[in-house]
Amino acid sequence: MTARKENSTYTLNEKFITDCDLTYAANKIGGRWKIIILDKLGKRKMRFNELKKEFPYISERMLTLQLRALEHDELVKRTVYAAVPPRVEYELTPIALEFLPIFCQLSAWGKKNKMLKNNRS
Amino acid sequence: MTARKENSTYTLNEKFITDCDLTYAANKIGGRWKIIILDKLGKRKMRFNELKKEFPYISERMLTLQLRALEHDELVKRTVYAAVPPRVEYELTPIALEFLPIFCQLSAWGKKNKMLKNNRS
DNA sequence: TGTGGTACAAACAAATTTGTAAGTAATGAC
DNA sequence: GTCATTACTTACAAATTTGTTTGTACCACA
Repeated sequence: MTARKENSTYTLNEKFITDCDLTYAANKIGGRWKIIILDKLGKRKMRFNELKKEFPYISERMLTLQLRALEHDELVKRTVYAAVPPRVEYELTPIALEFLPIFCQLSAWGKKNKMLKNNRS
Repeated sequence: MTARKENSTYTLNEKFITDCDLTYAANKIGGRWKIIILDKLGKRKMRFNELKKEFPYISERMLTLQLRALEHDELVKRTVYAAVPPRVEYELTPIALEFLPIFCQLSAWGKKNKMLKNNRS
């Protein structure tokens, strides 16, 4: 299972990080894609290929990995419809919905400070 | 320098990510350490070694890198006092202060959902 | 002369994250 | 019988992030 982690500082730091409420939460939505996937799914449930189109250059592998991780953390619910061709829908769970107002504020910060930065250049 | 990036998908995705207000903001506080460093500095200004003590296993290199990145993004202000031994203080900038309420909410989410998870095991 | 403290920097190495390319299964359209 | 479609999986490789170790400048103090 690739369980190669020992008691390295890397792992000790990881523990420290997930002990803290703030970084525990931050880790759930960290990485390049998770936050924006959750944000899209906050608007409506979507199929795999719909999501893929939202992110023009994402690889299928990345999308799958991120969705799996989010599913594992119970932030998205995956529903498979037995059909051909296959049809799978992703939607947010209740605990993921609680992130949405936070995303709004982050987005507002981003908008404001990106503007400020551009006006100085 | 190390400007080795081309027009790979990696870079295209990066552009896509920093175009979005939400992920632009998220990137500023992404990674293992930034968010928690900002959170600590939100309470009071601190010296390098004070910060180091807050994170028992962080390497000095990591702390330096993160502080430099935060300084570059104008989220922390670095003040050097010409003294021997050297004395450097770090504090949040106004735009970083605006993150603090968001951190509170994230932290609340973390606290709540970490509990839920533990109660199921 | 030697040690200690502060805030790093540089060279190197390990670990993780992200991306590439190809392939799969089932079925229905042509 | 070939091709297209959907939602992936697998093996591999590139890029980035994180950590280890050693070293530095400055001066005080013993």
